[in-house]
Amino acid sequence: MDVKTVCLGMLTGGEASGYDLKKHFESSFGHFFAAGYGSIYPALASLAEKELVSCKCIPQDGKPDRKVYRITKAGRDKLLAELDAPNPSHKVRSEFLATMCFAHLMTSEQVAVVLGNRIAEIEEYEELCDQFEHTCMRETPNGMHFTVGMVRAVMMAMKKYIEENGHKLLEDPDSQDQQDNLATG
Amino acid sequence: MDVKTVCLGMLTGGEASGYDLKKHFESSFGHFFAAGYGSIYPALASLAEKELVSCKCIPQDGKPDRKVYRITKAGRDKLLAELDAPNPSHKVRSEFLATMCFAHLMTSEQVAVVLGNRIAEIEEYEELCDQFEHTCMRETPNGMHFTVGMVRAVMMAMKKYIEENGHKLLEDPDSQDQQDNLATG
DNA sequence: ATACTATGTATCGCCCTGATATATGGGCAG
DNA sequence: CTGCCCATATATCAGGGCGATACATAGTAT
Repeated sequence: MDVKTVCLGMLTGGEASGYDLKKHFESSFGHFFAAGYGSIYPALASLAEKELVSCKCIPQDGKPDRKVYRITKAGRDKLLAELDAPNPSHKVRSEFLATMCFAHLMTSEQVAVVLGNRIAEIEEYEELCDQFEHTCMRETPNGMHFTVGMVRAVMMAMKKYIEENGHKLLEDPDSQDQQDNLATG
Repeated sequence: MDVKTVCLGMLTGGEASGYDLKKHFESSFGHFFAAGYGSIYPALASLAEKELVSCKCIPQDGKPDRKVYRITKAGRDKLLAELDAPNPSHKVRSEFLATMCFAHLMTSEQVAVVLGNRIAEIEEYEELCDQFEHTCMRETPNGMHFTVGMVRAVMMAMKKYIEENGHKLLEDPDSQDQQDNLATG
C-alpha cells in the first residue's frame, strides 16, 4: 500500500489527471496519507508503464497537455490484491511529540507556543473535516466517512489531552519533580 | 527536527552507541518517531563529522568496536536551536485508514480482519506504554511522560472509535455495490 | 547439527518529501 | 497598464528515511 495503490484506488471513482489527484489528496487523504507531485507523477507513470492505468492526452491551448488516467481491469485486480493485506500499518511521525520529550531543555514560553500552535492546527483540521463532510456526502463511499470521522476523533483526543495535561510542562522546572510525584501518586 | 536531532536529544541523557539508541527508539520514541539502523548510523556519522558529537571507539574481543557517542557543547547548542521551532509537524501515514477508504471494494470478512488486527495492535501498544511507565519513571524527564500519555490517549480514542463505528463498514455490501457498478461500469 | 537470538556496525536500493522549473492566462492592486 | 500573485498542469532533483540485508561472534534452545 503505497502512493501508487492509493492513486489506483482514487481512480476507481472515475478518470482523473495527476493534478486532480493532488487536489483529492489535499482535501481528504492528506490528513492520514499525504502525497505531493513528487510522488504522484512518478506513481502514475509507473502505473501506466505496467498498464494498470491507461492514459489519454488531451491537448489544451497554451497549457501543457492534460493527461487523464483511467484504471484498467488489471489495475482493478492489482488494487483488490493490495487491499487484501490483513494488517496495514498506521504510523505517526511527530516532530511535535519528539520536541515535547525535550521540554525540560526549553523555556516555558517556548513550550507554551508549541502547545498553542498545535491546538490551533487541530482546530483548523477540524474545520476541514466539517467542510469535507458537508460538501462531499453524496457520492463518497461510507469508508471515507468512517475514515474522516476517525481522524476527527483522534484529533479531538489530542486536543483534550493537551488542554488537560499541557500545564505539567509549563511549571517552574525546579519544582517539577515533586509535583510530578504528587500528581501521579 | 530529523533523526539527527532526536539522536542529539537522546544523547543529552548520557553517552550511547548506535545500538543503544536503536533500543531507545524501540522502547519509547518508536511510537511517534521511528528510526532504524539505516537512519541512525548515517545520522551519527554526520553528527560526528560536524563535531556535534564526539566518538569513542571501544575495542571488544571478537565483536566489532563499540562506538560510544557523547554530545558536545556545539551539539547542545544545535539541539536548542532546533527545539526553538514554533510549529513542529505531526504527521500520520496510515495504510490502515487508506485501506478503509476502499472498504466498499472489500468483502466484509476482509474488513473485519483488518479492524480486528488494528485493535489487537493498539492493545499491544497499550501494554508497551504501561511497561514503559512502570520501568522508566525514575530518570525520565516529565516531557516523556506527557508524550507517552498522549500516545496512549490517542490510541484509546482510535480503539473506541473502531468499536463504536466499525460495524458501519461491515453491513451487507449489496446495497453499496450498485453505486460501485454504476461508477466503474 | 541446526537454528534462533542477542550484541554490534554498516550499506544499498527504493520510495517519499519539499523545492524548484516550465508554461500560460486571469484577476487585482499600484 | 504593468507587475504580481494565483490557478491550471506537468515534471525533475537532491536529500532523507525505510526495510532488508550483510558481516562477525557466541550463547541457547530444538
